[in-house]
Amino acid sequence: MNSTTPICTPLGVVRKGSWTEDEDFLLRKCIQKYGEGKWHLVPARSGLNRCRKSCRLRWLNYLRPHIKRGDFSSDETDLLLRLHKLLGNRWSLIAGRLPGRTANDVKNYWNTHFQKKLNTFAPLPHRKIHNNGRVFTKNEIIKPQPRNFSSAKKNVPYLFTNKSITNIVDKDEGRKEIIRTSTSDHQKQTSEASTDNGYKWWANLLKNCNEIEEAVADDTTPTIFLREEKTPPLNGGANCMLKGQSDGWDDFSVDIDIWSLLN
DNA sequence: AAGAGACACAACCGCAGTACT
DNA sequence: GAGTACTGCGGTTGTGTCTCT
Repeated sequence: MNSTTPICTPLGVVRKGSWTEDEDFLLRKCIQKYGEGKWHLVPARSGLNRCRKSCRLRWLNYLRPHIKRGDFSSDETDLLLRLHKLLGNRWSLIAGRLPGRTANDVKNYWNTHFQKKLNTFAPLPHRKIHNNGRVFTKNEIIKPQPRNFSSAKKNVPYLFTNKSITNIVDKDEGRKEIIRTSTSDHQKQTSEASTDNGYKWWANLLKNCNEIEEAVADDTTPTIFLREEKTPPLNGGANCMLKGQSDGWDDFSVDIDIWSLLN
């Protein structure tokens, strides 16, 4: 890559390559004034000769407050390994659980520290993992459906975009029941159920994990717990953040015991 | 000291999903 | 419903720095 070669676009010449301190200052000032989002307006507002993508990336990966730099702690590494096992290359989701770490950080760290090792020790296909008497098959990555929280849906915090929504609801004190609804039905429900607190998000996250349905279908296996999180969540997940809200996960004051799925 | 290779990180690119017209 | 614009994500690449020989 020629780090400073400008490219020509219909809008003119856009600078590429490393950011200067002046550019950082302009971008930071712009975000402070107008807030995050509307990235297509940022170059004009800030006076930067950069494309919107470049501005967004610079802010998210470098300029945002509370970004942690430096080595990953052993706890973070452990968490990263576990989450990657669960989620695969869903870097933004993983980063959402690592305070102060960006998706790019996580991705870079993974690629430099673990990718080669994994290639060296290629996993056996369909390897079974035992966890508290339950058997998991390795490499079955849970893939949550994409979510989007547009400004038009500010009152529908947990709108899922997949056609079939899986809800887990409490029934008869602790018994769980899975309910599938259409997206439109779900919109109605979520707009009414403002106390949802993220149960559905996690239920959706784990939708493809057969363990949930097995556990719920089989009353004798109370394995999946959806519990209120007493301690603050690990991080603000930017990709789950509603526009105008603070930092994402603090609005998701509920977590589930995904750790029971790990190890 | 110098060159080669490895590593770490920043940044770019292409694509998919969603919103808007 | 179609076309376009915007956003966000993951994969990939470029470059500076460090380490080894």
